[in-house]
Amino acid sequence: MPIFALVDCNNFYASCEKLFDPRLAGVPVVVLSNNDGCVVARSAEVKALGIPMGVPWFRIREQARRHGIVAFSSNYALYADMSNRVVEVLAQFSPDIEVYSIDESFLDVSGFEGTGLAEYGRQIRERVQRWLGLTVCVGIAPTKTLAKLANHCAKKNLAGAAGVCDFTIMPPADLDALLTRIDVGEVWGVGRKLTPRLQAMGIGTVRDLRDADAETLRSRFSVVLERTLRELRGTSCLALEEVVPDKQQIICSRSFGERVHDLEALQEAVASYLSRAAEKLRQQGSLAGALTVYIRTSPFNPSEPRYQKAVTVPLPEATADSRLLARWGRRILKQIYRPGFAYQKAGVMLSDIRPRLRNQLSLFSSSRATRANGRLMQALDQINARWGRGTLRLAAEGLDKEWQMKRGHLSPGYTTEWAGLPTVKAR
DNA sequence: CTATAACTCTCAA
DNA sequence: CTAACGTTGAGAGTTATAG
Repeated sequence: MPIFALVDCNNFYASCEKLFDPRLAGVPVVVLSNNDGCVVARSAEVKALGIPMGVPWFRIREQARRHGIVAFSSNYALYADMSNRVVEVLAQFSPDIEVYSIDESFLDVSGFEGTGLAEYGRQIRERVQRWLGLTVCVGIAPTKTLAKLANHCAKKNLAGAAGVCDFTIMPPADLDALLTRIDVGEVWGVGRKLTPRLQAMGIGTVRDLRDADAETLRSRFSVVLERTLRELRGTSCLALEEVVPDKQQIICSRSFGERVHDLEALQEAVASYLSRAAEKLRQQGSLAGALTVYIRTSPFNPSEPRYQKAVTVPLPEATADSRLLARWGRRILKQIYRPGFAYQKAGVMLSDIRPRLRNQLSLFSSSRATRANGRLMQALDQINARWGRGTLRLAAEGLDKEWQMKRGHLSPGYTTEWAGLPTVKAR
């Protein structure tokens, strides 16, 4: 029988930004999505102000100014670096770890019951706090779904959790009472659409869901929800996934900093995104058999003429060559582009992905040429790994990239750039 | 008609 | 000055299509 601990960093992106600037202690901090579009992370002070997750930045800008909120553009290099450090610490507590997202990991802690799992959870919390200055909460339970829920309780300080909540030793009556106080929408897998549908059936709390009729839910909804139900009842249906499988599709898309009108700028963007996507593809040692390119105008502004189009082409031969993919991308974009629109976003998707080894060659392919191209891409990747992404790139990507996303509030690369090292000023 | 492909919907962080 | 609203990936279910 597994026992899962879900360890989740509090306000992760905002906490990372605060970490390197002591003046931000007690200051409300938000982190913005790409293009400085929406609020994607809020410090405790911001949550206390009632600012909702996901709100467009421009809509709260005035309010933010009044409250002295400090905003940061998202700095994924920083967050990924801190995330790796957290995982290193967590790995000391269990050999079985699933890195579920940038700020969450599941640990299998069965076998560590000795001093009590809650105590173990407190040690985890303590060590991450001491070594990295980041606060985590720990939820412990016999299934992943319940561990998620226990983590929620730890965060909200329900049942006197204080950062750690262990369902495995909770008396059933206490657990029932607790689950009665939590909205069904908090359950992992119950989202925006499912919540109101369940509520309409009289299922408003986690306890209602747990005690609902499995057969009815199966027929009215899906096997996914039935699985959730079993997990809530304590039967583990979701295993710890320690090895990350290869991606089946690789997407790269961005909103532009300013609207883009002309084809050539779009071509640069598509070539750039394809370079990035192909790099990811090569990293996992795969080839793509199909390529999608799409462009669209803003879906939000009702006064702008709308247009969106996506086209997928199967490639005659699967490839991971940036130049070949860029050439195909160019052809597709030329085909879907319509002049006279204010484009807001473009994107590419690589699909029909397969391992590079034992790839089926086409009748007319030259394996010698393929190998040479492979070596070229390898050299390109090595140079960019050594000297930084974008050191060597396709001419088609353009030089000025005036379509690039906005990042007006970027913090220094505290842990990733020499120039970003915090300095102490003499006084 | 069946098997599969293609597309849509939902969810998550 | 004004207008301005993220990205990536998976899986299930549904619909379209080919043979």
